[in-house]
Amino acid sequence: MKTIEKEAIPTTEECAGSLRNILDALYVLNGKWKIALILSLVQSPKRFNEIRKEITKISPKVLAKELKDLELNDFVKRTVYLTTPVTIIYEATDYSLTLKSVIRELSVWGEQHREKVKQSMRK
Amino acid sequence: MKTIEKEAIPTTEECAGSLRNILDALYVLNGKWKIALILSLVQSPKRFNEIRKEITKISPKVLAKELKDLELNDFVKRTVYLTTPVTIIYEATDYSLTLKSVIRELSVWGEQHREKVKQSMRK
DNA sequence: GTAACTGGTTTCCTTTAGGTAAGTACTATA
DNA sequence: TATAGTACTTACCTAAAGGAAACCAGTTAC
Repeated sequence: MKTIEKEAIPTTEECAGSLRNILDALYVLNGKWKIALILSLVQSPKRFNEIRKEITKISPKVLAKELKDLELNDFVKRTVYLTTPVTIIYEATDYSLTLKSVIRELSVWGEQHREKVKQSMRK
Repeated sequence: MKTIEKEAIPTTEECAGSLRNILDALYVLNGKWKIALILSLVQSPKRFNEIRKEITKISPKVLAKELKDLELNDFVKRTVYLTTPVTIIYEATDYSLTLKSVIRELSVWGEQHREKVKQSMRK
């Protein structure tokens, strides 16, 4: 028999403070594209049209807006190189790496949830 | 000097499969009320108007819709008791407890992000 | 001169989330 | 008879997200 950490149901006190935190976190990650963009730029810095090529369904309007949002929240750094024509590089900041645990847990849970949904479809 | 787990930047392979997982997870948690409702019902089972009393700003229309969504995703169980008038109890399922890690990470990250935003406001 | 490349912006439109207020069906109580 | 409580539903409205298509400014290559 394994010794298991006590997996108690969270207490009211534990929950009380955390809802605001959670809503704050979801607020900055909201929208259809933010996490896709962060994951893409964590892989490698990219230019505007390189991102469009990778994330084909995003429109330039929405991409520009999302990149501005991400820059404001310090997830992405925008650097202008005065070549001709100008080169603008977007790259993930170190701060965006603090999302690693969040992203991992969301990914793990999302995967097992999809498996579960598939199972219940078969019945 | 502490020995630290290797904190490598996630590889392309690690990211490739996870975006879909993450979007699936965020899809079932989306909206303004879902996590608040789950946290409330994890504390204790409740009736419709008890939830309204706790989460005062939610309208009956939206509450009914959110509870249906949560029931469909197996986060919440709805039980009808044929008293007069009928009593309907909503309670969190065991499955909703699988969200514990996700909720903890979102809360931890959200809290430190708010602290960071506060700091940068002072400058 | 004109086409093409850069990194966007502008305009217009549709979809969706969510809010407000009122209504509904049933029963019990005064 | 009327009011109140239960658990919702319905109709209508607003705001915001996002999509499609066109446009723009600057420079260089043909």
